[in-house]
Amino acid sequence: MDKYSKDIEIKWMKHWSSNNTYAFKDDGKKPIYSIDTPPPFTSGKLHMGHVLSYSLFDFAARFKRMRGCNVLYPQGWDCQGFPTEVKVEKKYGKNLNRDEFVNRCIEWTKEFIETMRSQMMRMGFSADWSREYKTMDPEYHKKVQYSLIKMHEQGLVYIGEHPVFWCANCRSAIAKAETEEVERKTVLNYIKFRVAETEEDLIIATTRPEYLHACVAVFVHPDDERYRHLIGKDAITPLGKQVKIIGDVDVEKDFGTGIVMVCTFGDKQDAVWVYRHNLPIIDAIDEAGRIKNSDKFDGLKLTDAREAMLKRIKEDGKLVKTEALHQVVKIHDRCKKPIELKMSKQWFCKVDGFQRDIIKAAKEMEWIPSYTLQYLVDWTNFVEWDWVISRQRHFGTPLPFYVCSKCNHTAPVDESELPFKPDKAKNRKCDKCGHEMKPERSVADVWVDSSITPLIISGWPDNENWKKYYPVSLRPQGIEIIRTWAFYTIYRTLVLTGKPPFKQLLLNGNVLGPDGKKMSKSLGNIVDPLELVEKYSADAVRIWVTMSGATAKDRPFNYQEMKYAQSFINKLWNASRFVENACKDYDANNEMQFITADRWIMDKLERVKHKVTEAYEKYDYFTATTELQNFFWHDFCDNYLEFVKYRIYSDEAKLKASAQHTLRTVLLQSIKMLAPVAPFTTEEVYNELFNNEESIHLSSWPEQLKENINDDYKNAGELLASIISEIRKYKNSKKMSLKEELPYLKIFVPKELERYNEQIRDEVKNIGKVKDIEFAIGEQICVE
RNA sequence: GGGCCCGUAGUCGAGGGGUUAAGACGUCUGCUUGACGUGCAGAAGAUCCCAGGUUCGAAUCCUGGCGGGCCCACCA
Repeated sequence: MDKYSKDIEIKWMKHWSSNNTYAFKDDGKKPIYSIDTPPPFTSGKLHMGHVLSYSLFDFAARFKRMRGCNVLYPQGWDCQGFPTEVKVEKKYGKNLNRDEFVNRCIEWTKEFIETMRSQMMRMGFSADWSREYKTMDPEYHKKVQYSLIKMHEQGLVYIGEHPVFWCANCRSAIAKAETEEVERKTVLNYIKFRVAETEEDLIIATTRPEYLHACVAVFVHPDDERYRHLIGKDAITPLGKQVKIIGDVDVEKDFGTGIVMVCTFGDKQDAVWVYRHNLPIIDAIDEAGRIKNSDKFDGLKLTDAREAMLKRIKEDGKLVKTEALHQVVKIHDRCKKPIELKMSKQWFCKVDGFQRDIIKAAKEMEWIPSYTLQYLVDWTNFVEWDWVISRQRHFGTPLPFYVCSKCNHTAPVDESELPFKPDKAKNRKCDKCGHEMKPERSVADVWVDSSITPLIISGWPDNENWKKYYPVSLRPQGIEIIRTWAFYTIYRTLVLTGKPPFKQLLLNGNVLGPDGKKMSKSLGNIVDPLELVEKYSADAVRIWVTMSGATAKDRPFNYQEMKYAQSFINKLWNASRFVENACKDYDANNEMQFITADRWIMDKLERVKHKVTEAYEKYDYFTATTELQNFFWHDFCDNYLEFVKYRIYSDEAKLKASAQHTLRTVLLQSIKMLAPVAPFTTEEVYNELFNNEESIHLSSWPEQLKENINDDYKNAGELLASIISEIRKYKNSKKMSLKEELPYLKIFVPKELERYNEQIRDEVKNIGKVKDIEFAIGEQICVE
């Protein structure tokens, strides 16, 4: 073995790839362990979040392989979506037709996938690349469309007219999950209404005067002394319209004047009230966010309409006052523009009504850590609207339906037409009213694509084996997408198969910047994983992942931990070199004489093995690597290696052979236990010292050997280690070099350990480099 | 307003009803020990956020504060 170099990682990366080391083979004998890996959005670059979460389940995959499972570990790509459209539009302009445009998006995405795939391989992720899937593939479209047709058959997919979150900038409906909130300054306008019956003034406060034409009611709190008498009467808006005054407990008495106008729709509370009190709906804006159905303001943008409306009210003397207000508004997470609520004809999945089933299914799975289940339960309990699944975009999975232009009847496309492309489809006749049905041109929300990944990787629906691989063993994912990915997957797979999709969910948090804040360009605290790999090696980065805890917590990136991980790789490497040199003439058939140091380290190894294996089973990689590092670095390297050096350099054959044997045994089992975390270094050591035929990653996990655990071995070994430690301290205090020989030393040993004295006498003399020793009884172990 | 997580040495972080509360980085002192100075041997550094309660005993459990984070709802 030479000096450690990163070329080793490149070498093994290529080797594993060309040998299909990680290909999934179902021999029907071993148990299946399947991982529903998150398909990353094809942004073109791996970030620290990917490195964190993908490392975590790669550890699981490698561990399970060594534990004798057939591991189904495919990698997918979440290709479609708005960001790619934006970039492609920026590069090629807006004049492409739909087909050309989508092709450019596909080309673009393919390139990005190439880059990201090579970065993943560089990280040592052991996916089976022959089972890769892309959500933009025709085959994938086919399955998504098939799933929607099946749900349509059950009456769970329908077209409807509902208030939806609408992004006027993208001209598309969006889901609640795609919204973000920002704080901004706005103006609260106090506007004079009138009570129809009594002519008294009624001051309402609103931030959305541009919606005045869509005002359908005025609300007050039923317990509000000031206004209780008005409930049931009518109000006249400044535009002369007569609307009801209604009492509702959701009105905030203390906000503004305590009177609120309800428009359809100024905000979500309006929508709630409209449905609660069965109020009329006025479709107030068009797709581009311009006013409609008003008297004079049709066609104006909302901001212009606000100006115009305020001017008019002011001229009429109905604007009482204005005040500044801080407000939180919802924006579209992709384009960052404010969201409106709009009546719109969209496709929906019926989610409302399934809450109980979803929660029941979620409770049947194991959530790691367990409190994350609550995130899903909370979110599910809040769901009150169905899921808007249609998007008026291009780069997405086309919805496989026809819609009658007259009666709105919907029909699925024939299964033989899948994958369905609306551009190429002909109109057909409505089997309800006989009019023309047109192919739907909207595409599916990207969560529709990604919410069937457990089915996709199982081979659903055409591969008969799918039931064997479903439900999948593990769903690893970020905690922040429980409300989307986990929620939608549980819902969809439940209605499609009747079974929960996973056995276990492993949640991970995010990597924060070294300053503890969310990584962002503006803060300049972004850590690039590829630079880390360059500087420290992929194995070191992977070890870092284990170091700040395996919980779902967010964790700051920490260069100190990174450095420690790097040192550990170095330690592992050099200890292996030592063992290699020490065992040059090793022969397993030699006669061996095992003594205290050997028995002590073997006992320790066994105890550590137990803890490490248990920790791996629980996905607790922090404990697993911490235990291993402490054992390997401090017990094995700092102590055992030093304890046997005199035997390695001696002529006593039996003592030398036993030392060699023990060195090799401990090293082999240690690198096996480290293999899931540090695949490159351990593969190299395994190949150089133990077996150059087979990969360590296909070898089996060290077996538990209970007979090696023995308290006598442990006590004697610990006494030996403590005495050596005392001798080192003693020499240190005398400013002596440790290898300098002492002529004589008196060693005090507590009475209960006295019986080990003779057993360790020779080792103490040889290891401690003391010519002559004498034992005595003392309260604690010490030397003089 | 609701839910969840968290508050431990200069920094990062394990652990956790009962003797001296891991470990890493940093700091300090020794050691050119033949795998490694990316090393070895030592040392210093913690009122375990605050206040009550339960207990023979709390940093650990409970309650309430204070502080931080994430998610959700609402803000007309």
